[in-house]
Amino acid sequence: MADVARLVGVSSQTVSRVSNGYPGVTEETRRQVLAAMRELGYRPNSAARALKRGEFRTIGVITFTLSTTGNVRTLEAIAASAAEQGYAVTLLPLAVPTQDEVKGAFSRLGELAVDAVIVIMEVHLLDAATVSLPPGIQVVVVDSDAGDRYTVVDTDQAGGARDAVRHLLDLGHHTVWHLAGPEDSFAAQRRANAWHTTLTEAGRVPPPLVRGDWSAESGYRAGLRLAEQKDCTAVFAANDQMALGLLRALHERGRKVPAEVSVIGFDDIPEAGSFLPPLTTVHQDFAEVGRRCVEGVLSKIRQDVTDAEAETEHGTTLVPTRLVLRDSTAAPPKAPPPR
Amino acid sequence: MADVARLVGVSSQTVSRVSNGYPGVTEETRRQVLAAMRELGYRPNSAARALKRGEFRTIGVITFTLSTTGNVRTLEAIAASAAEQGYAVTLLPLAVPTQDEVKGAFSRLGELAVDAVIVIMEVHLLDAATVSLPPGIQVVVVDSDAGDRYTVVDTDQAGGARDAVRHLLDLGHHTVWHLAGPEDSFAAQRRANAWHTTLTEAGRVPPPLVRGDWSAESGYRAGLRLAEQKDCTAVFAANDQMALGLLRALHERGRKVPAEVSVIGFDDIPEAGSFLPPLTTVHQDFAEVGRRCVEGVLSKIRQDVTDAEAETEHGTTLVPTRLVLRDSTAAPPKAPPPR
DNA sequence: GGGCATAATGTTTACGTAAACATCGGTTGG
DNA sequence: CCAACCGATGTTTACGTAAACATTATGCCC
Repeated sequence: MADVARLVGVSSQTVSRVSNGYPGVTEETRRQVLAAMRELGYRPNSAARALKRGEFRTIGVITFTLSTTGNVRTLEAIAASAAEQGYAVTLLPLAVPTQDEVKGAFSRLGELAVDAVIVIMEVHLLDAATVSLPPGIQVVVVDSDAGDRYTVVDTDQAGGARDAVRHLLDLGHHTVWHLAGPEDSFAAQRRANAWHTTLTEAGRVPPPLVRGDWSAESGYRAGLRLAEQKDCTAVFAANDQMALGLLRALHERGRKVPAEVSVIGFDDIPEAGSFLPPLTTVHQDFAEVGRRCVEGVLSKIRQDVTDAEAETEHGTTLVPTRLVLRDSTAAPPKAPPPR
Repeated sequence: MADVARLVGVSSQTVSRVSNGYPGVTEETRRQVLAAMRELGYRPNSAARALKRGEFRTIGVITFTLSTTGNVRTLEAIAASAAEQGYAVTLLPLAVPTQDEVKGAFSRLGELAVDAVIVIMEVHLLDAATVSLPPGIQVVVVDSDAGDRYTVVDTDQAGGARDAVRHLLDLGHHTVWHLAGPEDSFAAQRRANAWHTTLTEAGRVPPPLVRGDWSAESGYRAGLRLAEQKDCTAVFAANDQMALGLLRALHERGRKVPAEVSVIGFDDIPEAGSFLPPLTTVHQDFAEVGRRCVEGVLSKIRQDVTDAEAETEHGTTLVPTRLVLRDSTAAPPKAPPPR
């Protein structure tokens, strides 16, 4: 910066002003400074900037795994939104999803160059641990019901599940089985609850819940068992991968989809339309979730600047889902068996 | 830091020494300082650290999309390796894969808090653009053949493709069709070349190349065409998603896999084992690719520190693949049709 | 016992930037 | 015509840390 100033014959403060687009600089001077910056290849030093400004313009994203579609798509959307706002995104991966790890990550956060954090993870892990967030770091959580303690943004899990179950009931199915995700996932829990509620409200008896772990393989194993249930004509899988495994198991056991059994998924991964048969599923708007996360976190930062100690209001933002009809659901083969 | 020093009654320099684990501090003093740091909730300010030290301990990752398995898995591995080395990872997503975007990203790099960059992208985009990297920022590229200009780490695309083709030939197929990825992907190009070479070397005539765009949907479209080719008994798809679409198309057209047509994929995505039928594919070791990237970039940084102007030696590191045999490949139905 | 390493700690300074305040020349209104 | 004012620019200072150098105390050797 000093070099640029010297070359033009102005003070470094003027260079700073140009560099930050402040007013109060002659057009002529500005042009000269910009030219000098180009000539000397000047780049502002972000460390010094951060030090001076007290902010990094960076959002940290804590997540356990990038192997689930949802996390990745959300992350991608977050990165895009953040970039739009002039913020960078730093990844804070956790080796294992234990409370200790989460705790460690949160305490490391203090020394990390981050203004805010978005946690893509069920907060269970946060709860028990005596996690104290470094002050001044704002948080938004995805996949949680902790709307009273944190700001939460999430897909409307319940709404999506309800739509899925209703769709199957509307087709004439007597009841709907559910292939749920792992117990420690809040999203899985929420989908399962909504499934149960929707059935009950419709006066149907929910069959026993079958549990998977999100993986296609677990869906396959569950599917082998479900194929034996001759009264099972409709299954709502908590994600598309498990639905994929389910389809494979049903196919192996000679149960036609959708003629004999209807299957519906959740997520609408890009491949869902290429399954055998193309999968009817609940589309999640990850892009919107990401956008809202960034929005939430940035508004908190800005608010924090203005009214210093105002207790930020928490709450939950739900992003609606959309049912995507393909070929894996149809009316049941015959009158449902008597109870 | 000053507060901590005051509380203990030492100078801030001593606190700094404790904070950085330097020797020359009495055990007693160290204990007191650590206690004071805990009490006051002291966290070193990373901006000031970065400013003083001249490094951010952060690696930037430039990638166009997180929608391909490979990119995501590589990114995940990079983040993990980096964390192990005490480095953070900052994501630099590109809105669109144009040269202008890439150029923009690279120039922004200069003001970004990043010591090195890993580019997960075909370098074509870099080539034509008069991209000048900010000096002092080291680069490692994935998915490229620019080993002479950049340090490149990649999966052994050619080796994997060769193994895939040989496997099919060994099963007795007369020749192997290829469903390639998009032209602008170096990985796709490399796999296609190896496919062609392997066939030619085996004295076989390569059928016309069919092109997709990595998506399952494009695989499906290609599959509809391939299903018409009655002499097509074996297809090597350049990735698993396209293989998935291919399977669906073949199934719809009544072509049994693997009885009539063998299909092999590339990547070994987690779902591959749950396809119908479970997909034989070429496994990529993304974790290793990520690890090598970080290794490469960090060794450059360290080298750069020691011998200032030494021209870093470029080169290409190839990570081997592994053929995973499942149920989508088998011997051809009959003697291959005469040429 | 005096000189002299050595270990422990303190003091000064600089990293690059930008806010706060200071200066200077020119314009405007009474 | 002068004072108040304004816009353009310069000067000083502080952000939090750590390297370099300075100081003090301790003990050891001849």
